[in-house]
Amino acid sequence: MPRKRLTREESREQTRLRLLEAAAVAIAKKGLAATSVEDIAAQAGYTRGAFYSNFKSKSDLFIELLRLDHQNIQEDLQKLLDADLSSEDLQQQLALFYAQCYRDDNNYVIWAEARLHAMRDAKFRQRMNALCLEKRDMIAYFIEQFCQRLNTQLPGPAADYALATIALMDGMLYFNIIMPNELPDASAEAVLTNIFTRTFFSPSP
Amino acid sequence: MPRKRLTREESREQTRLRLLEAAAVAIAKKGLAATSVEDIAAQAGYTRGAFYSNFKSKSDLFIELLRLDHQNIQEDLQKLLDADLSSEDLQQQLALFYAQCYRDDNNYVIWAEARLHAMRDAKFRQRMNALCLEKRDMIAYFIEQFCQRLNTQLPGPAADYALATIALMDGMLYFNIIMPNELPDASAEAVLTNIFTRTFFSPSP
DNA sequence: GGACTCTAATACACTTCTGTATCTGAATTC
DNA sequence: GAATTCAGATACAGAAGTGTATTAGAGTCC
Repeated sequence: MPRKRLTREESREQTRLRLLEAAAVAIAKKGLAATSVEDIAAQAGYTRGAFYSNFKSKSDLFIELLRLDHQNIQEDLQKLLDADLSSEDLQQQLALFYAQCYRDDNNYVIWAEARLHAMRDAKFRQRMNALCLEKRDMIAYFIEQFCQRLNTQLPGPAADYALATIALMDGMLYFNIIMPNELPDASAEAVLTNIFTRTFFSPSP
Repeated sequence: MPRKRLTREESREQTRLRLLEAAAVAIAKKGLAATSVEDIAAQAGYTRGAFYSNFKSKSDLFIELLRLDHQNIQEDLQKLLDADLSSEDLQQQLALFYAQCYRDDNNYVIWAEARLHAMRDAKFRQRMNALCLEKRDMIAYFIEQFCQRLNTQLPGPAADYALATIALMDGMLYFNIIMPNELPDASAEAVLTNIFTRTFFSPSP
């Protein structure tokens, strides 16, 4: 089969995507700071010339990378929300949400890098917080819907519990990745489900 | 007052500690990878010569840094355990534990760097996991004691819930640091207390 | 107080990265 | 199909870091 001859625009877009994908791999492997522009370009099968003609800087590419991934996560979440699941499924889905979003191992690392980067760079922090708050609000809506169905009442603002949910899932995922023997998937899931159930479901003590 | 004249040993130890302290500051500010040996030495008021005569490598110093900090955290935890507090205080103390441990702003960042480093370096990961498991077990004991006093039963292994506790606290602390307006201290504390209470206190649903 | 020893400074040789400036060949246009 | 335009390669000058080898100077010992 003859390889399709690409237009300039298509070719450029392909290069761009390859660079982004390569950056994700390289950054996950070596870290943002330790990954040189050269590494990224080489990993993608180009030279630095290609990089600089597609991105202003490494930082520029990194933000783009996060933006795209965040978009995917949001879309996945939206699908869950739209699916109009039963209560049990809803809970299940929330508990499994991260495992789904981060199905690509690189992604967890990328976001961990981003969190650190955000602590140091104020401009980056602003953008990053905006993304996080979007996610928080979506999960807050999730939680509200959940409580409403079960006819229970949260002891505080859903937004706060959404942050706690993200925090908990992120941290558990870390342990699950770093010491899978100590915290196998099943244990992690059981703990998450239990904490969610007891927090969002049980009446105020 | 005349400055005490140090023996060689004392002087060396002082240099070592200054380098460690300087490394904590520099690494928290710029990140592990972006911090050069020169940065650390300069921050401490020495040159690279002093560094290499005290540590084998940057990695070597970093592990030492974590080891020392972990030791402090463990000691603080032990004090809490030994204090024989009332149930209410026990819960309160657990919820505030991290804020106390990480009273120095740098420490959170240092450990975040360590978590990332652990994902990439197998040898480092082993050491790091050992430290984390020590902490987990201590918190598990904490939780068990708590449940025993309140005469409630955990729905699963305390060790798993200890990991969840660490995960939750770490993540909440992150949000608290990165977006203090969205998650002020009081909110974070309220959420943590609520989740703990409902998870460790309420009877099985 | 002179010889010895150890800490930390300095010098050095080497590697790696950055960003820009220039060039080349393929795509597009007429 | 020649002129042009643009993506990406290549060349270059400079900055910064690494680890080792050597040196200076202060601490220690007799």
